[in-house]
Amino acid sequence: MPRSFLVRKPACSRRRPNYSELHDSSPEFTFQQPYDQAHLLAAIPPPEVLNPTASLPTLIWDSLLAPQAQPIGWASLLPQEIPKAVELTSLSDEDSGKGSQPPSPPSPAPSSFSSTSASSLEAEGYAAFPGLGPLPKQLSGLSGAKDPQSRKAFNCKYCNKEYISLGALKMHIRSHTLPCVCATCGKAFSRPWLLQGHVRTHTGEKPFSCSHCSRAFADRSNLRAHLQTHSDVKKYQCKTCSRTFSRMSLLHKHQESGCSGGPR
DNA sequence: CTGGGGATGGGGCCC
DNA sequence: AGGGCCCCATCCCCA
Repeated sequence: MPRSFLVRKPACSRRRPNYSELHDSSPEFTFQQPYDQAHLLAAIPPPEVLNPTASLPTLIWDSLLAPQAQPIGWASLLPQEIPKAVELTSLSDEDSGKGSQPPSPPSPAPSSFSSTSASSLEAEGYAAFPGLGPLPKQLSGLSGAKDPQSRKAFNCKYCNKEYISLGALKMHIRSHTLPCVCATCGKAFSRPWLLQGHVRTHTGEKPFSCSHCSRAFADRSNLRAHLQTHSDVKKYQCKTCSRTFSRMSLLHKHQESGCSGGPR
């Protein structure tokens, strides 16, 4: 698997959306419950009301987000020059409804990653937790975990990656064990909301609609990428020819294919 | 070759 | 502390 997001990134000043606002909004989209539930295994939470007022983040991009690319300096534009961006941030789609708490199923979740607390895991269930490597020292003496000097990495026994916290390791291990299985096609996923997104490929549900055209998307990220196609100013710019692209991948392809050098 | 949609994975943050 | 959700990133495929 080429993806390598497993290693903690350097400190990144991520924007923080106001989640509380998102959760307070009134429902507009809903999952098709009967169908979804039929496709979700017990571990998967039921459909949830989607949140219509959640807004897209500002399209002013921090260059840190795209170190190789050159995000256009939106911030340098006058406010009246970016009505499009403002408009794009006020879509009425939003919120995937990616998961919520299951309606307290009578039987415990099939996953071995249920709400077992770390503390109970640590002492007793650690060895039984699939994927966990050798018991870290601080688990045999929990007080040591608070001492930075004695901090020990938690290793994944599947790929030997190191994590500084048990929680991070447990989450990572899900990518090996894939406890969330699609009842329709059997495809397995590491997290319930990934499965829910996948289920939409079966249902055809596309709760994220573009306010500029009639297109709808099953995934919020894909809508966000699509919105770039409506934007006059693309986020990623080739340093050589100044041409802009809506996606970093497009910029990369452009560069890999050999930038002609001149503005286009 | 380019542009774009579809699908998916992972870390981070908030509750 | 853990779950849920968010955003970002990336690959694949097609027009």
